[in-house]
Amino acid sequence: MKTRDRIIQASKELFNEQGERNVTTNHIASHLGISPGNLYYHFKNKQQIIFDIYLEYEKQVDQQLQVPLDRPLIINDKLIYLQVIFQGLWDYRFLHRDLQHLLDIDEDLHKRYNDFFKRCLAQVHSIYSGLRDSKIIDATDQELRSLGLNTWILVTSWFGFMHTNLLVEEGQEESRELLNAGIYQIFALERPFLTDEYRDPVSNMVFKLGESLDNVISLK
Amino acid sequence: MKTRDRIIQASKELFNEQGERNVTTNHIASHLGISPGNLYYHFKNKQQIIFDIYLEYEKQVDQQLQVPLDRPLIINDKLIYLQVIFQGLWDYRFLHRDLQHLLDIDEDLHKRYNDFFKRCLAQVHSIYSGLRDSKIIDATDQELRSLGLNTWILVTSWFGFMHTNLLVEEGQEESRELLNAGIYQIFALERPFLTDEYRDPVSNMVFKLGESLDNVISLK
DNA sequence: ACATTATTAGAGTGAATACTCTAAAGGTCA
DNA sequence: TGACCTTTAGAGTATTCACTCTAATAATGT
Repeated sequence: MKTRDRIIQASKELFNEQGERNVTTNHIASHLGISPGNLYYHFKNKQQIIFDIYLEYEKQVDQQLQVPLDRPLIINDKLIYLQVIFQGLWDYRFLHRDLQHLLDIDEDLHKRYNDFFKRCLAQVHSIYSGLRDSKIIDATDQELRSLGLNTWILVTSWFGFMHTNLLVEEGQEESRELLNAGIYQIFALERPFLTDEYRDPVSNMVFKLGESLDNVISLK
Repeated sequence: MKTRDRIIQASKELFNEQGERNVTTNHIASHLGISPGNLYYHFKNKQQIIFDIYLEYEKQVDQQLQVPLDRPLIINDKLIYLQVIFQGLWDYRFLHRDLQHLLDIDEDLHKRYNDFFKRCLAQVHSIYSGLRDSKIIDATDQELRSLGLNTWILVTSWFGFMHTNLLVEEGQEESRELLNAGIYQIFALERPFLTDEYRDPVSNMVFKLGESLDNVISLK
């Protein structure tokens, strides 16, 4: 792999594991066994590394939120949307973790992220509209708007919530379960809008996703 | 005012305005016109300042979430809960802004915050139960649990969302309106569970709170 | 008045950190 | 081979920051 790509990948991993604040450019370089000079040959500064990682993420999400044009949405689509989005959220979790700071120090990034947010919100709305067209949910436009916004906030805040409020180590198994719990919480948000024929089947489908959450919250 | 209290107050303000990461102990001292030595006479380190500010916040919220024992809950209680909680969130907004980092560097704070979170969640549940007893909302226990959790996440993430996703300056007027928009979003979460006699009156009551949000999101 | 304690000033320090600079090494193509 | 461009090493630097140390000053009690 090219040095530049190795830097991006290593940075992403280190940022995710330790938080952007705790990872210096020297750390990244020595982690890769290269010199700081080398790193700065490929990137103007730390911000640019972050910016390039962000571009990767943005591109991925833009693809993942596409609505199929050749067929109506089915309920399983919704589950898949959530699964891939949550996976992406996990793979780039440092971005949302330190988002406020990252946007504060980089005006270009802030503007770009803002456009991204609006695009996402529009896509989320399209998805919900599609589900309404398929008679899976029933809601007014206004309800869909606030539902979409709440979904966005919840989704982008989920790992932050997990990390701060649940004393969970970053071991894979428990984290993965709590990722599923995030999906469950989103379904809880939508549940009241499901049409009669879908309410119970969907509830049953996602029921088990929420169990791990109950354990963590009530026991400790 | 005692020097110690002045340090706490100034720190809180500076942290809120600039983020904990961007405010050094030397900044705090020079902002108050005192020496660093003086600051460190009153506080062991920066963490302890943060910890003490947190204690203030925790105490305040614990009081605000009390459920009245001598009377049933009415719908206006819910609005007041949200208003005081959001105001507190604003007054201590740096806490949630940098929460992940603050908890990472201070294990005691993390444990304490965890207990606090569980206490809050229980209180939120009590409030929703009270509203159910008053026939204002209708929902199963499980629905109340996930509703309560979603409320918590939404409330604690609201200012972060505002700051990152809406290009809003910290001028008072617009921020205050968007604080109200946060309240509107919470009501949107609860709306499906309102009983028939409350659904329309409540919707009308909070309708105007959401308008500013529509403007910000759709226009820019 | 005097001893004792609480508070404050302010210079200073060691560690960290983002980034620079120079020169060397490697690759490519005539 | 040799000229030229790309990539890399690694020592170094300027700055920042949390925190320390010593000594001076105020406050308090007897």
